[in-house]
Amino acid sequence: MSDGEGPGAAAASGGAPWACMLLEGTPQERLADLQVTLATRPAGSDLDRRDDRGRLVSVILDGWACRQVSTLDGRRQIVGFIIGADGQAGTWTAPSGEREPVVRTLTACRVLTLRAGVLLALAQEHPQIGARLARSAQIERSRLHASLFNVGQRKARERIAYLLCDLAERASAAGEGDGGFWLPLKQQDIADALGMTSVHVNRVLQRFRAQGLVQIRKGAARIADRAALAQLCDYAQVAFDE
Amino acid sequence: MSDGEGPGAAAASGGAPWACMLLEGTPQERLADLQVTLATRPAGSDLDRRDDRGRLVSVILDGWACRQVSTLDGRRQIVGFIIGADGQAGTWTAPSGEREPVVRTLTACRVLTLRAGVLLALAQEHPQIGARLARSAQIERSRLHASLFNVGQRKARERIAYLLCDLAERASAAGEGDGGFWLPLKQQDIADALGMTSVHVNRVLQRFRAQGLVQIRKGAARIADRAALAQLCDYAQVAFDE
DNA sequence: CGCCGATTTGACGCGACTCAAAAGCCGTGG
DNA sequence: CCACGGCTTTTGAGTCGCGTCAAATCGGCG
Repeated sequence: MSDGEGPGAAAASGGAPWACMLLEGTPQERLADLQVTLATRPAGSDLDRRDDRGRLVSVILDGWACRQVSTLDGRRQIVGFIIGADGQAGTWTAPSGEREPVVRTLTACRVLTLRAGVLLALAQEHPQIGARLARSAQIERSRLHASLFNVGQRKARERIAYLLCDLAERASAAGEGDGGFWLPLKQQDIADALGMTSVHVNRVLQRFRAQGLVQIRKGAARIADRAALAQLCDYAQVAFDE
Repeated sequence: MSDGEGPGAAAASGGAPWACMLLEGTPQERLADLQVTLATRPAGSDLDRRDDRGRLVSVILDGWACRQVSTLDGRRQIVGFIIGADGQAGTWTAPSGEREPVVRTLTACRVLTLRAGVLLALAQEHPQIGARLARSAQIERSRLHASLFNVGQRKARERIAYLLCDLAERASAAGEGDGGFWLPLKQQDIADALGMTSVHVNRVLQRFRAQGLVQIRKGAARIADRAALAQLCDYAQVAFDE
């Protein structure tokens, strides 16, 4: 989203989740000992951030999820998408009583859960893991800045174009290489991520299709005219400096 | 912004900047040795993030500043305000080539600058400093989430109300205790932080004044009817959980 | 087949942007 | 002391993007 080096670089940096390092670098019996759990959650479920014994950290191994903040009156803001196998963790917990957005699965997800304390210990044991965590935090912060710019400064059409470019880059880095990729979002999700109505998202997407910019059907998408889409929103053109 | 415990808690947690810990805990000659610099920057200047010798980290000791992302066509998004003496650092640097928002002063600021490497070393030497840095990062992330929600989900009037509540809480925690506080923002700054036009900011503020909610004049503000303002935007009512 | 959620489509209205110009507020210099 | 640019804040009029409300169509799925 913010490192504009293209799919290749993204694949190199984010492709192999640090969770794999953890799984491979640690003997099986040790994992059981540490109470590391691997489960499959259905779409639309919220990941727990703590259980009776303390804080938990989750890692999405595959599938899509999002972080979201919502209010009682039904408003929902998605503050970030999590694409399995891109190395991001779920809760990456706050030490004090900070209120955190919920992580909600958008598709079925294989998710690894471990205790916050255990993760800390592992991070100290394997400095690479710690580094990965730090880097994940950086990337996420960068994405937040980009999202805020997107929602605050661009208008509907540009916002969607940007989101599509961004997701395309991330998703295709973690998957197939042709222009097409796996996009399991409802229009309502896109709307909630971009601060607009699903009705309006629909209309914009329709226009994009009519113009031959994208093809979206049933959870899969394909950027037909990437250049045009990127140009529409100045993708990777944001001057973060000055 | 996100820890809804009121001014008291904010004062306790963020009031004493970790930079003071650094300044007090380290002998003078050592500081010089580490190339720690203390300078006063005028309003409207961007803080350097690196010099010829490497990455820099800045700490705003007093005054106001903001982090902003801007494009060549003049659009600007303020992604966060920095209020001197609330313990936040300036650049809090990214390890890799991530593009970062600029920190720009909004008033004259006393700013402490040190090398990223030196800060790292200090953090290891004084674990309290490391903890403070981690906590700062957390708070900032939390604020980003809240801002994204604010810009994405609320409408103009609510956005401004929220921003005012938030800034009032932060600013008065670091300053005077009566309802009034130091608010050196141009309407254009507020607009750029909230993703709206300065014209519209003006109109909304005008309405607020007419309704007796706030008083703003020449860099100083006073929340006249805090309850009403808070209720207008559900301040501290956001259900971060579910 | 019938239900339910997601996508579409249409009509309508308001909020917020745009364009433009006036008015207030300095600091500066004649 | 007042005139003079350069900001910022105000104010007005006109417009359009996007939200709102509502109903129809399209698919899956039991």
